[in-house]
Amino acid sequence: MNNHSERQLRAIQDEYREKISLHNTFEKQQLALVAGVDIAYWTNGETDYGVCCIQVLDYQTKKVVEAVEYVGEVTFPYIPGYLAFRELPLIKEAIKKLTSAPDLYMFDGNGYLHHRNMGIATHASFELEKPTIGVAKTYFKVGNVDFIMPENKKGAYTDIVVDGTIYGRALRTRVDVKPVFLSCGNWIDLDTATEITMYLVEKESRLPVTTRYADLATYEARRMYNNSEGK
DNA sequence: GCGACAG
DNA sequence: ATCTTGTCGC
Repeated sequence: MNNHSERQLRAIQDEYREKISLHNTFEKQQLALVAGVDIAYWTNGETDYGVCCIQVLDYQTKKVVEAVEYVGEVTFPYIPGYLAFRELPLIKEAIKKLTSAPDLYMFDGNGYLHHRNMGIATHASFELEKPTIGVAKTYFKVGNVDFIMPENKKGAYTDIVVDGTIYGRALRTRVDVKPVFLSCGNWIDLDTATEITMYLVEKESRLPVTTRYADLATYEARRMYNNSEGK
């Protein structure tokens, strides 16, 4: 990617950035459907493919009420800091297949915890027009700030503060697991995002079940498609 | 120039 | 992300 094209991508991020609002636009009591989004990749010859899986859960029962997937070519490369440009095309196609309308989307990756506050969860909120949360499995360092390891207790967290602003949290979702890196996407506050994330974590994973189920679906889907494409 | 680098 | 999906430990 040359400087010219990078400038254009950054301009899009900067435009969205001004509109970020980390306040709830919904009533917690009315949260009915929460979606988990994930993508898996593979290569066939010279072409990169991806499958986006979305799992929609009933927030009260935590049961899956709808699942969709979309397989397509992936043309945009992975560039740290610009993940949304690679993943959003498939995500938007997958969402077109949904018959339900999730109140909130959870992403595998960061949101506000990003050098321009434009991780995929935040970026996606503007194109999906829904509140979002980002949960990343590994730390994406911003402004040379290291995260402080939270206590080894379920629900323990440390804020990730850059220049006096809280960008996200290192959150210990369970005892004896590595923390996840939680950040707001948009139209939600960090405490609410933390509460929802903790509520959705069960015994099987340190990730919320939304993301976990999407991750599993993605794994199966990739196995299917990759095996049935000759060569 | 070197290293780091969500997924 | 992807090479790996059985195996060890609680």
